[in-house]
Amino acid sequence: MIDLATLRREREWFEERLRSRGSTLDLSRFDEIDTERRRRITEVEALKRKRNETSKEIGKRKAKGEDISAIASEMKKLSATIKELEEKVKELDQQLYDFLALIPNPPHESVPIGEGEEDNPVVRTWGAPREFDFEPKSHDELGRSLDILDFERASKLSGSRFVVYKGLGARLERALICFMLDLHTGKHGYTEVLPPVLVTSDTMYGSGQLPKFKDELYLCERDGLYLIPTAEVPLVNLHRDETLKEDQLPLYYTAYTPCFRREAGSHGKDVKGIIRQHQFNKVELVKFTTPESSYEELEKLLRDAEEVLQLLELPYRVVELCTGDLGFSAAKTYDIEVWVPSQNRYREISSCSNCEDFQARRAGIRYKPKEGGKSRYLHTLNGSGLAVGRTLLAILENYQQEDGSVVIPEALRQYMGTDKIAP
RNA sequence: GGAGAGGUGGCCGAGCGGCUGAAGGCACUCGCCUGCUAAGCGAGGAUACGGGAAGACCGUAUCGAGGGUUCGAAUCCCUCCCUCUCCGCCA
Repeated sequence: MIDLATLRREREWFEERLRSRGSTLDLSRFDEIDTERRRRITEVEALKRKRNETSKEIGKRKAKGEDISAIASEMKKLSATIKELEEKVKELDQQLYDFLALIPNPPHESVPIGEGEEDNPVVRTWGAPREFDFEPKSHDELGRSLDILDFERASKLSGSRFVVYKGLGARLERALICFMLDLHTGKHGYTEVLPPVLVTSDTMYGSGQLPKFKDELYLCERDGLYLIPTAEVPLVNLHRDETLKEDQLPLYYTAYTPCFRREAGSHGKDVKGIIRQHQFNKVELVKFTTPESSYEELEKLLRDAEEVLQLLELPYRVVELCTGDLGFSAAKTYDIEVWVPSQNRYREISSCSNCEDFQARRAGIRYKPKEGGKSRYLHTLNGSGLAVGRTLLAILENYQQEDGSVVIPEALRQYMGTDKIAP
């Protein structure tokens, strides 16, 4: 959510920034609602003032035993008028909110201008794709031949875009989760959280999934609960409607959760293998910081996520999302992309964003500055650390041997209890 | 799911139709004071929105949420949500 006062004050800047994202929002509509709303508020508040004053007057007169029937019936009319006007104001409030809720976060000045994925500059590349002296198989082929991924039975259970992990496949997924959590809690100073995966609509609004991305979410209608598409949702909302103290900041949280996405708009995309699933596991990183330190913290968060791939010795690169490719709530985003041999390209495995105060404003998360004064909205950051299924996929493909077996990366062996998965 | 109790400011806790934005206490902030790891005295204070050059000032709203009754509601009525206790069910 962007700030109403700032939008009024810095109209041009907003329009320019939003245009850079490719947003085609018509702000003249905003002006209409805003002006009308303010007019009505002034109007109704003047009447309420009168009502309050008269009410007190009636109380006094009644105490003296005077007749109040005339003035009371006049008040009745006044109250009716107020009620009507209030309804109008309420309606305008809703319209204004609906409008603001659909405005994306304006990109940070440092974000490169561009229209889409192809305009994202590469920030750095780590490791080199392995040269295979045989034809590398895809992870789903490997998964089948090693009997660790079962797509057929998954579709029997749940339909398309689900997978059953089996044997050392399940073990590998679990090993990765433990490995990532241990790294982030042990070395990077994050607090581990195991949150609910079913949350209310308020929670979804708080982190920006609603109202815009309703179609992407699974909803349990009878209870009004949504399945989270990422642990970012419960983690960011952990401090919803709270005012923290500055010396509590920064807060670092990490959580492993399954994530649920309907993938409504991606029919036909990534249909093979486990790249794009309705349910997948992810270890998420979330930070609450002061506005002054959030960009520094973003770089650190990115490094924390990168370190997972470095320790697993998987080649990757970091790209910076251009204005046109930025997500709704983010002011700046880096994607980490891991090398996928069967596709001969890098694929997203993590997305690290600074949302600045966009989510904090929606969710009402503030902090009290050390030097005193008014509380301010803090900044929220989030990043995958990492998407577990995609990491597993990258391991299968990058570590495959000519005989069809897969070597377990050094860092995972203590979790796996074996150094390879053989057919 | 059944029965009961309850949700008031940062916290505790009064209020049960007008004089209550809300007693009192604690915590907090600022002065004063006491020469000592504490106490005393005085003062202050919430958030959002609207008007406004203004963090001045004025107004409106906010006592779990939403409706209703009333000239007027923290106070009365209805619905919902949440917490606690007991029972039932259950990993």
